[in-house]
Amino acid sequence: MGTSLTIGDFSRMTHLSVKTLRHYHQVGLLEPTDINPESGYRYYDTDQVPTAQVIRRFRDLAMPVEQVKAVLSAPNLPARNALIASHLDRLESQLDQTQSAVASLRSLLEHPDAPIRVEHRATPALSTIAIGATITQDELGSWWSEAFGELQRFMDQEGIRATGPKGGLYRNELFLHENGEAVVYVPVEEPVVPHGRVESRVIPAAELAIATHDGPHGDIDLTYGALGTYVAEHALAVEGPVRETYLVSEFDAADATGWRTEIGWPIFRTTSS
Amino acid sequence: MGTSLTIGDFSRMTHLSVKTLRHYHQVGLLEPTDINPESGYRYYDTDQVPTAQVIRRFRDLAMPVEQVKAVLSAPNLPARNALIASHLDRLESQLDQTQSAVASLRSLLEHPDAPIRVEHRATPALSTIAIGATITQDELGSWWSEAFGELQRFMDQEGIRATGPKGGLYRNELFLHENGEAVVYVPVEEPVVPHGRVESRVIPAAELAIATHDGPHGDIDLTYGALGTYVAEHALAVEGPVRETYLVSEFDAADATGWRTEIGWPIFRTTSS
DNA sequence: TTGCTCCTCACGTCACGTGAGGTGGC
DNA sequence: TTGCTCCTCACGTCACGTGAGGTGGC
Repeated sequence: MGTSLTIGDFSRMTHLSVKTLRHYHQVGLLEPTDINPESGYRYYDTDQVPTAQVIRRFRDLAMPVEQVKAVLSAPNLPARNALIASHLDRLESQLDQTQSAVASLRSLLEHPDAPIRVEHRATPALSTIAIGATITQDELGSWWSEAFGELQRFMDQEGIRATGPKGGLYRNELFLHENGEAVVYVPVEEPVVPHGRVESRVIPAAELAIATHDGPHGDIDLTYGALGTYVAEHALAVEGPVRETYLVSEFDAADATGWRTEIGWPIFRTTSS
Repeated sequence: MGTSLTIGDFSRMTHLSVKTLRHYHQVGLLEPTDINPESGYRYYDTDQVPTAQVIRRFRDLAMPVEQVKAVLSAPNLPARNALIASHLDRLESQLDQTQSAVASLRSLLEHPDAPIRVEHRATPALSTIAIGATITQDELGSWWSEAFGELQRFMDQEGIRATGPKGGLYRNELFLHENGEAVVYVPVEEPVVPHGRVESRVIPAAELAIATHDGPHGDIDLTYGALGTYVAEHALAVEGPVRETYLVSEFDAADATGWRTEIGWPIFRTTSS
């Protein structure tokens, strides 16, 4: 036991504002050791200073209050470290995203209207092994990596070989309502027995307007925009999921600038390209 | 003029959600080119795709909507670039802060209770040149640098020499209500004629409990906490601003790890140290 | 005793997301 | 014609900040 402090003294010692301390009391993140039942005055203990400082550090790192609570009440050190590490990972990937947003903003401002090459193509039906799920746009990135990882492990185990580049189907709702169906697939010779999330799936034939996106996916919306503009102005869009074909992806090249992604927008063929 | 699009099509092309587009309409950030007065349907134009993409980039970089508006409506390129540059500067300093928060969190978790050395000292009144202002905690960092910059320029012009290390006085309210009086000063031999914000000021004598904080100011709250705890447990705190004395600061050493700051907490002297 | 410290509502902020409940267009 | 797309409220979220209006303690 240390010494009792008013909220103001405690605020000065921790550089947490009085409003913040009251808020932390209300949400149960940091409770005063004592409360005068008549006046409602909160009293803190000098022993709580280190806890308050740790809380401030986590909040400076934008860790949500609920997760800070979880860290503080972790039953043991490994559990606590895991929570912290996962937050630092999130921070790092956020940082990566910020950096690529800066790069892509710079290139957008430097050469505003990069021309786009669009090809019309009739793709035949494709025999594949696939994993599908209904997800949100936020989850897409990590879900995508995991799903392709699982497909790859399945193929390694069964000794199956891909007969073409990986691909994915994304329903419009994924972008519209932030929640929609996504499918990733690898073309294979023969149907397989389902295993875990992996199943056989025939990707239907389609008429597509196709553009190629070079580089990381942080600015794939640029290609989507250009392709969508092209389709709106030169072709007849039809319902159906957008297709992505991963000619070169994170599984082929560590350097993201080398990635190549074909984007296929379903159309009703009016002219031959 | 391009081609008219429904909000859903436009959403797919820009990867901005429909809800987001409606929100941007409401706040006047991105207005549809056309609205059906009966149905209320919004129609966008393919020409607006690049603008939407730029907006998305800025929002990805956490630029407030109002500022994005300002960028888009900037009268000329230099004005626009200045707005962008200032935002990137903010981003960068935020990044620095995050990095130092990570470092300080790590050290907090590694050696939790660094012992602290506290000294009781009676400081005499000090003749100084000073700049004072009522500011918020957020502004403190930049105000501090500017104010000392101005003091330094004044001294250079007038050929005045410092007779001791720089210092500052910070009223409790600065931490309590996020808004309070701050004074920074440089000890000098003689009073001077006021000039701009610079004025002569006598820093009153005081009894202080003093601890030294080593390194950058990102974790100065640790020393505040330890010193505050010490005072609460071993001495009698009295009203009055906290004092900081900058033995080594950003004006003396580029490497922040070498900085030394004395923190003086006003006390009523009960024992001799 | 003054005035500073502390209290509790209630509401505001920011940038959307989440339904509910309903209409319009191909 | 079905069902998908679009609409407008109204409210929720997150982590506090901002007053208003009032009381308590040295």
